[in-house]
Amino acid sequence: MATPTPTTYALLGLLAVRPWSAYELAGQATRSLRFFWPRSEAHVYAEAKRLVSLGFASAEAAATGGRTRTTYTITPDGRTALRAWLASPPAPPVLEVEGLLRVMFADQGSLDDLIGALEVTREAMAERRQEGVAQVEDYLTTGGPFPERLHLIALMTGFYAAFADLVDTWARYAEEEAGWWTTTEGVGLTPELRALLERVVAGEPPLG
Amino acid sequence: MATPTPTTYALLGLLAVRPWSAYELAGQATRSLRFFWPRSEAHVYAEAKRLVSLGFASAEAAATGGRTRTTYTITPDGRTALRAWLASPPAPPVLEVEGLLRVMFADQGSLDDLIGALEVTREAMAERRQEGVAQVEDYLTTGGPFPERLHLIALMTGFYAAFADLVDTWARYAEEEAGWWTTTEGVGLTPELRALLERVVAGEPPLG
DNA sequence: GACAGCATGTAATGAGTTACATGATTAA
DNA sequence: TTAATCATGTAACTCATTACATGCTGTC
Repeated sequence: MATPTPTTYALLGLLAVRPWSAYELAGQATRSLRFFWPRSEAHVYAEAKRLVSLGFASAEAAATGGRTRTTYTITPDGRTALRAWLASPPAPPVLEVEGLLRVMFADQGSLDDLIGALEVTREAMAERRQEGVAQVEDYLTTGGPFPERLHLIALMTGFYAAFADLVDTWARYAEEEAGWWTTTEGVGLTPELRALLERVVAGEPPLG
Repeated sequence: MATPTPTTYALLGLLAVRPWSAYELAGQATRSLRFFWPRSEAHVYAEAKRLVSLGFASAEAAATGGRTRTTYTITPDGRTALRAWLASPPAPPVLEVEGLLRVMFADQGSLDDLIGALEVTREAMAERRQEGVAQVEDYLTTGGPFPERLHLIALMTGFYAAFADLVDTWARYAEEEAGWWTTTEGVGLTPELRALLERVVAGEPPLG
């Protein structure tokens, strides 16, 4: 028997706003959830079917020529399930930073490799931040498809932008320290790193 | 044929420091990588075998009674592979925040649910931050097992603590706004949210 | 009528998890 | 000698991905 996952509810949440075709659902999930709940397009198609098998959505198949276009609509059971999920405790945030992994093992590679890895990480985040900003700007100028949800979008984008800024700050910091720790034998802490640690322990903002 | 993943290299990086038994490897992965590369204990055991099948590590099985204890050691091929990986570009950071998902669909649930979800998220992060701090304090007072890697640990903990602080700040912000947006019809943006958006667009730090 | 791109999936595979099993070691 | 806990996995399963297939639609 199928069991719902957070991804199930992520899509159910979209269906609560309005019915979507499978294609639209995949597109909307990408546009509005990708930053903090990234899933592949193919998976959205599969998960939509699961929503039906769970009784959370109904599928209306309209034949467009030899091809069928399926439109998904949330059911009363689906609304109930969504509300129940919203009342349950969420899992803690999950973070995966490959760039940080590179830093942890930096002593096994070259300084250039490390700088390069940090740059790639920074640039990838900056690009994504820019995508988020573009979306928000669109809303502010042309209104966008769901103006009544702008406050939620603002909060989401604000968080993501702040995260991107954090990655940026941290990577610059690491790059500066990198030159020192890969050229010095015996190691120890720079005054900057020691100060960082003290701020961490004191519960203060460690960076910037 | 087996293909390496970032997780493969995460463990290989640990083996580059010194040989470990499977159990120690699992423990060390948990202690030092969990915050930004979380993997289950069972998976570490499986991945260790893969390192061997890839030729990146050798396994020495010592019989302790009826039970064998396997010790893994990095091979020259393994060191080469690790260096090659360090020279390759990393994937962008991945973020999964279920609490943010709750915020996005908050209009389908109650205000209490939302506040509760944000609290749980904040508390879970605060606890983890505290674990990181405890580790670092241990290093500062008693030295710890790898004092020569303290600068790397500092950088890692600093990042994670900053992330935890960010989640905290954002969640408080969201909680304050929550009362407003769930009680007001028609919506629109509060002056605070509008200012947030403007900072995002301007490329400034959006929060605090 | 061909070619690009929109629309809608299926198939194969794999990374990772949870739950469990079982031997060894220590403390009571 | 029981119980806890340390140590080492295996089995079963599933979430999710990548790669591919195929029909439709406008346009040159």
